[in-house]
Amino acid sequence: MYDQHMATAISLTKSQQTLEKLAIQFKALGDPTRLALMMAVAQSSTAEACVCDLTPDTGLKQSTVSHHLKILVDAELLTRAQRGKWAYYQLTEIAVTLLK
Amino acid sequence: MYDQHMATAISLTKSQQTLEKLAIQFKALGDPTRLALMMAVAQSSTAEACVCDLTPDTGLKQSTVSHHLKILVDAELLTRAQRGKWAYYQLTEIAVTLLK
DNA sequence: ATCATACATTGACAAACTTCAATATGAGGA
DNA sequence: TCCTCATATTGAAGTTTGTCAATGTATGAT
Repeated sequence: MYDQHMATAISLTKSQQTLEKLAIQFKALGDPTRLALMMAVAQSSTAEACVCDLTPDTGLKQSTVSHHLKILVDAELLTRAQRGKWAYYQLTEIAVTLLK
Repeated sequence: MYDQHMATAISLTKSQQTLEKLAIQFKALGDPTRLALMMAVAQSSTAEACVCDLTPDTGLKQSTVSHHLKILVDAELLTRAQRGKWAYYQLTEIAVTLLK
């Protein structure tokens, strides 16, 4: 029992910089709308999605969805790729790890 | 590449209830003070800690630390055990999974 | 060149959050 | 019983966040 706890303690050791970035990522995932957006991107048939695809499900305005997507990109949980008029969002590996 | 994305999509499927609870947990971990508290508990030699142990590191007042600990307990990331005058906090399995 | 479409940005406002001071609760010792 | 110590709760102040309306920007079609 005691040893098990010790092992846990050791494996959770992280640098201060890592913790700050991690807090930002957890915070980004800690909003229901943003978590739903992440899942919608993950579940889309091509594993990427544009704002026009994502907006209807949320019941929110396009500008609000854009705002949330920016927070997720800034947290390095999504990548953004512009193709023509559309912006396609995709999960990063960090995101997949955190959500698995 | 395409198949890899499909596999990812499937594994991230979660129920609505799960998502709401998950958002609460991510939100709880998304505050730098609370994430530091979690790490402090994890790293304490007995893998549990009381408020008096945790407060000095944070630079915050005791009432503030109590408040944060309550949020973490409500999110099922910490358990709370009263022993005498002290309250001992410990990581839940959910917390260990999310932080690993 | 003009227009429509897709998305981003700005400004404003209400709600939620973080923190502290003050106070309450509850347990153990004198 | 009275007092002290550890923790929790309440109330208030300042800050941050989520949302929308309005506007800006950039791309592609006519």
